[in-house]
Amino acid sequence: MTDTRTKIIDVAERMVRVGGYNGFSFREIAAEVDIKSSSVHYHFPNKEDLALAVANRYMQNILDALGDPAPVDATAEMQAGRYCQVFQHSFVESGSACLCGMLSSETALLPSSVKQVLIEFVDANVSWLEQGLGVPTSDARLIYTAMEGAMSTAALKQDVQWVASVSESVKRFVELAQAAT
Amino acid sequence: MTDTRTKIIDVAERMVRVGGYNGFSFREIAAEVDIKSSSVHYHFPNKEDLALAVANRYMQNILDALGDPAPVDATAEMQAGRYCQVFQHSFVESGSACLCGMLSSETALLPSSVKQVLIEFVDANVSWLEQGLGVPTSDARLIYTAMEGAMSTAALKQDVQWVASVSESVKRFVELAQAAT
DNA sequence: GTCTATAATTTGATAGAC
DNA sequence: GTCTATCAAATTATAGAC
Repeated sequence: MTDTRTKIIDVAERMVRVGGYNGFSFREIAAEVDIKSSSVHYHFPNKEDLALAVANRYMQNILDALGDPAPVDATAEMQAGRYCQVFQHSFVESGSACLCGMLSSETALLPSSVKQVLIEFVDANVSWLEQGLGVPTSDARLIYTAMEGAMSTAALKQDVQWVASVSESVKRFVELAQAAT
Repeated sequence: MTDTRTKIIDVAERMVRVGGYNGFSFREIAAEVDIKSSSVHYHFPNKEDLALAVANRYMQNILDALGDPAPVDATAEMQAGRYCQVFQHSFVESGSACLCGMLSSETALLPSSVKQVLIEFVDANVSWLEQGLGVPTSDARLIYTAMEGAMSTAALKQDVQWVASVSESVKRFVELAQAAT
């Protein structure tokens, strides 16, 4: 019962997370949804519109999964675990990297509206980590970039273990930083 | 006095590091080198050949810059600083991200020969970090992915500070891990 | 080694019928 | 909302002259 528009976004997200902005075309999407490319254009007049819809929905999904950065009774270690788990789950479920990491690597080819959404996503992640873990900005940035790089490398090596492995060290880092205060 | 072949690789590397595998074309390269695209094909019969040459030279340059992972009198902290500095320098000099990180994000679109070189690069980095810093594999992976992600995000946000910021936290992580032993 | 010319394919996008 | 048909542009790649 999913409407065509949603199906298009589903297929597009999968393709973007595998091959980036140039990794999907209206024709390929149309073929998978079993309509014609002109029908895709009816829902999304141009590529920028479609990419924007994909990026916005993805960002919202991840932020929803992260939830409240600092709920009562949550420790820094717990929130670090939660953060890693959300991305690990997203990777395992899709078998592909983070949409933001994929598109960041093509920044020069992106419409500025799409870049804007990606920047918002980065800022939201760093902000969540600062609040949830009580760590300084540079530590929050390290944790974010490490998870992004982990997913990207895991996709390259086709080895999910990379995400789990980096997650473990992220959690250890948080523990060490916590103990040092 | 640089020969045409070298000029082509120079231009191609710059373009790949900005826009990935689909971010360069024979025609664009030809225009910058001031020859025709068929002449580029003379030096590199197809795109795979050219990408391979770019990736191999890049890998060699970075590994040369890293040097001996464990020279006498070098501490883990010193080597961590050295590692971060090499990538930071590469980012500042080129104004663009790591070639490996760029291409990793398009793994599905790459010829397997190119993927192979990227995987070698990842393994060489992790191995260097393990030897030079005396850290376990998962920590080496975290440091590598954090630097890759930092360069990618710095390119997106057009903010060099991101690389410096993550570098600082990487060094702090190494110090904490060192003190915990 | 570099050129002109061109083939074969793919792409994003639009017009207009139903 | 979906279709057929089509356009203009760009892409990788090759053949053959000089």
